[in-house]
Amino acid sequence: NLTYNSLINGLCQKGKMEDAIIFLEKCKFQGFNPDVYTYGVIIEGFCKKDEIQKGKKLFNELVNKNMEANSFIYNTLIRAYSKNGDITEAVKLFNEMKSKGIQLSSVTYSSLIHGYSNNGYLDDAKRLINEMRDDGLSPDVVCYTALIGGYCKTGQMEKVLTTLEEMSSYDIHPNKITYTVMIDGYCKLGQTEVAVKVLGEMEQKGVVPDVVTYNALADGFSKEGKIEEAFRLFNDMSRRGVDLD
RNA sequence: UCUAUACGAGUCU
Repeated sequence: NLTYNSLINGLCQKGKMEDAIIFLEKCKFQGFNPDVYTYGVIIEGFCKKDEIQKGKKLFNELVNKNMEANSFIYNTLIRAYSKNGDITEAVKLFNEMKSKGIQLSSVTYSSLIHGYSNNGYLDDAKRLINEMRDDGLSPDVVCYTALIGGYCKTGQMEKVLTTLEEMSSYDIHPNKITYTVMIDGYCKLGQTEVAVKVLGEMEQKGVVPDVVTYNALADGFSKEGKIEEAFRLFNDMSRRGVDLD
């Protein structure tokens, strides 16, 4: 089974979903019974290509076979629906996990927080952070960064600051992505001076900016016509050698 | 306290 699954996984990773399905059928013909892992891999493959309906169809197939989807599969679907703006469906799956007693994790929460956040439901996103604690989980930097991203997108920078304070009270430290989200947020609001200040803070804390951080700033400068600044940034970047990852 | 799915957050396109 492991062999079948890894072959199918290989195809899915490459986005060759048609081939994966054909291969799956052939395997079935040879007496292979797809298991939860098989389904997981294929569902993820479809979700990555934004073909959620096909993923959901397999999910239903799995359920009809009296197998239980694992948290990987739920998380994958919740994330896909969230990304697609279909919060209703994401929440439905989230609740289903709860009622079936499937282990929720910070991945589950962050996926949904991201969904709420990106669709403007910031109160719900915030609520989930608290709910996590009630569930005995600790929101991590990813959860907080997703929330901060929502505040940035809606221009609620005061809330970004209070969120940072909350994080620090729990001893959760903003990372490269958290800072980049904020820098991008300020840039998009036309406040590149503040963005530069955030970059300074970031470096002071020993968090190293990467190419995405610089791109966010560069984009901000160019939209404000700050060519000089953009060049300075560019020099800065090549002088220090930027981490790619 | 090992157990097969690069499960979650950022820029530009």
